[in-house]
Amino acid sequence: MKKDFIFDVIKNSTNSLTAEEIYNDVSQNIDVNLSTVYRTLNNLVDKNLVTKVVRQDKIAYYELANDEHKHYLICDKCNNAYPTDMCDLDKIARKIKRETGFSITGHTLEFHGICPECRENA
Amino acid sequence: MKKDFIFDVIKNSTNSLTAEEIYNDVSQNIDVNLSTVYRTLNNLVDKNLVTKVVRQDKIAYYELANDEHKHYLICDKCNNAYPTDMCDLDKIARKIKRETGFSITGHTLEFHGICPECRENA
DNA sequence: TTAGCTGCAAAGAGTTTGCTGGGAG
DNA sequence: CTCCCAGCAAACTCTTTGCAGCTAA
Repeated sequence: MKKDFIFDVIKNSTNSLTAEEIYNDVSQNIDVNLSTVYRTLNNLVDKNLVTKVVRQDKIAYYELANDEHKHYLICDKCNNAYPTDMCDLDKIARKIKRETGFSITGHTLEFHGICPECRENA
Repeated sequence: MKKDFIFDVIKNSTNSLTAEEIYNDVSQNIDVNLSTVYRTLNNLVDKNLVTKVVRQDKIAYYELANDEHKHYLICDKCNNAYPTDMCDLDKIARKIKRETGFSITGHTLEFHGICPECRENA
């Protein structure tokens, strides 16, 4: 089952990956079609095994759906994403719920800026 | 100049709009091409007059680039976006800068959940 | 056998681009 | 006269879908 190969790539990665990156990675070991990757990914997302987040570049990034709550610092120059676990949003979410009646199920947060390396190279 | 009509629509709107919504709105008054809308929008974004944010639906939303800092509560059912000005992120951004050397230039935040109306209709 | 995986090719949506003609200064 | 603006159609990218064949239980 190719699903296992795809899921393994995600499990073994420390960052979030695009469908294409996963495809390239899996392709080193077995033959697989891009459609299969997308289909499998959607499957895993439906089963809550994998999380999908669309970033400002309009590309979907996939990562293991664990309980760690992290967000990314994305460099506007090199486009690398650096995870951070800083997130104070739970209390904001509670406040929103209290004040608007909106029940928050999740949130997406992206920080943009220039990473130290890119700043040095400038 | 059609740019003025497009910019006016954005200025007169209280929410963020998609290119298509802007196109439809402008079309009620003058003839305009979708490409022109996109081109003008990119132009306005480059000049920092308009802000563009890509949401989880992969669609770009445009709004006036004023200094108000707001984010949206997006209903997973009706997909309506409700602005909120709650945002504690500046101190998080400062902390990130201090601890990682990443210079933050901006951030994107989306809350997802179910709005009160949709909850009632369920 | 039944159900779920796959590959392939085509479609789809949102957005961009090249080319050309037209209007403003 | 220049140059920017606009329209049109085609191209592009990421992703989805239909169909048919295959694989596993």
